[in-house]
Amino acid sequence: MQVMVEHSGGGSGKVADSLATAIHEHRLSPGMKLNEDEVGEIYGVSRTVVRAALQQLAHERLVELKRNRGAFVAQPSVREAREVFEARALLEPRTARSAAERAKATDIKVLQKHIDAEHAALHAGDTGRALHLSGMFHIEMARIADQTTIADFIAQLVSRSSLIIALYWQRRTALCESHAHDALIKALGRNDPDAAEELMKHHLVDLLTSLDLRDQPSVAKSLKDALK
Amino acid sequence: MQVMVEHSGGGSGKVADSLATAIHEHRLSPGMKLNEDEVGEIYGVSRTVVRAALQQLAHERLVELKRNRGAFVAQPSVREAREVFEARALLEPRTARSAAERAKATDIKVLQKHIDAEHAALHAGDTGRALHLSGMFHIEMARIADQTTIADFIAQLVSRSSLIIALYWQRRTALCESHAHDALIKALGRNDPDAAEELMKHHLVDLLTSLDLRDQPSVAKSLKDALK
DNA sequence: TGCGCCAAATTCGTATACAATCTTGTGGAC
DNA sequence: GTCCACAAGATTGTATACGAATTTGGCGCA
Repeated sequence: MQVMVEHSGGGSGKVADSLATAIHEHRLSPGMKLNEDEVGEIYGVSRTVVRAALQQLAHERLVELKRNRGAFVAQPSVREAREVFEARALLEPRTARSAAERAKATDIKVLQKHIDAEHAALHAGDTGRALHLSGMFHIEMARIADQTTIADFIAQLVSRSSLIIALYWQRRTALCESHAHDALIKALGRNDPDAAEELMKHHLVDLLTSLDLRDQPSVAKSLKDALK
Repeated sequence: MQVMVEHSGGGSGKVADSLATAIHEHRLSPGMKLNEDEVGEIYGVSRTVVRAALQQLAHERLVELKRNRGAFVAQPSVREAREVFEARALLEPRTARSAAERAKATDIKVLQKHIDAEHAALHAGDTGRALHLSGMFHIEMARIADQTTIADFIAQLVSRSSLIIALYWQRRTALCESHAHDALIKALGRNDPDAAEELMKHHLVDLLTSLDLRDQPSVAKSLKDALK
């Protein structure tokens, strides 16, 4: 059944990336089961590489591995949601500051392209892709700050935020706050660290307050929580 | 060849933990090759579980996976070393503050036990184990702060710091700065967040300045770097 | 003697096979 | 009719087998 002709880069990374993107774009919902055979069939690889991909995603907290039960798309608790945004509040404003200090014209161009793509996706009604690109904006900014270690942490937190948004976003909230990104890119363009740090700080607060973090998840974690 | 009788908890985690501890205690040096068959033989498991463990450690940046070449104990660059300590400087002082706000008597007791064990190991001449315990102190403090997400990040940074110390520590530096931990525990004991934050900040600076981060690694990354 | 090419050996990457565990469905006893 | 026990099915955990890539050793040739 396997063809094993392609595979330019290492095998399992592709599967993990594809699954991660699907999660970011909310095409895989929190709690969904990821059957190893099924996933393997879809990508034309054996369970061995699927398992490797699932382990990687588990380390990034995008999927949860339950022993002898299988892999499930993670369902961050309210507690975890708060912690993720507290961590972002600790890391990202300072990172935005550094980015503003170092930003070159080419960096700004890349960021602008992300924003444009985000607007386009939003206009095309593809909110999933828009959200994914919105996250990419944050990651790209961390890259500009030239701190790969912190950038990796932020990338993981942004990933998890995508799940948190899928679970806790109250839909009545306005359009995807892309204005904040516009303002940030302007601050970076004129190399204004103070403004960038402050804007990021408030952007994160806005994001957090657009969530509904009352005690129970809006989508039940277990049937007991949902029905009893 | 396998016995497969034991294995109470999941299989690969044990191997990963054992390897991680060996790295923390400097019994595995940066750059050392981790042959899959060899490791599997040692723990009495197949390459499958060894590979899972190595992947996990690679994600924690304790080992580096080179395609078709194998797994090696990671050798953080000077650049990476600086980044790790910048990240710690961003996360740990605030975490120490939170810990000081929440610390209960039982928490203090646990920390004190860590310090005592550290002193004992140091007295017994087992500097590797002392260093490992010294790292555990930081992780335990993050746990007290009750921020598991940030605690996970700190745990990884402490892990990587162990490798950095193995590579860049200038031996002439004084005894393992355990006085800093004593002062910190006192600040936590009297619930003094300001002092805890400040002490942690300076503790990290002291640690960083006890390293020799001039441009080339003190142990060469490749033979080319060492000899050419 | 020194350089380059080819073959053997080693080691990793992936697929498959089998064992252990959990879930689900069925039948009998109360 | 309900509950419990047990068996069948499904899914994960681990081991092994085989193919691919890299390294190493040796041979021939200049």
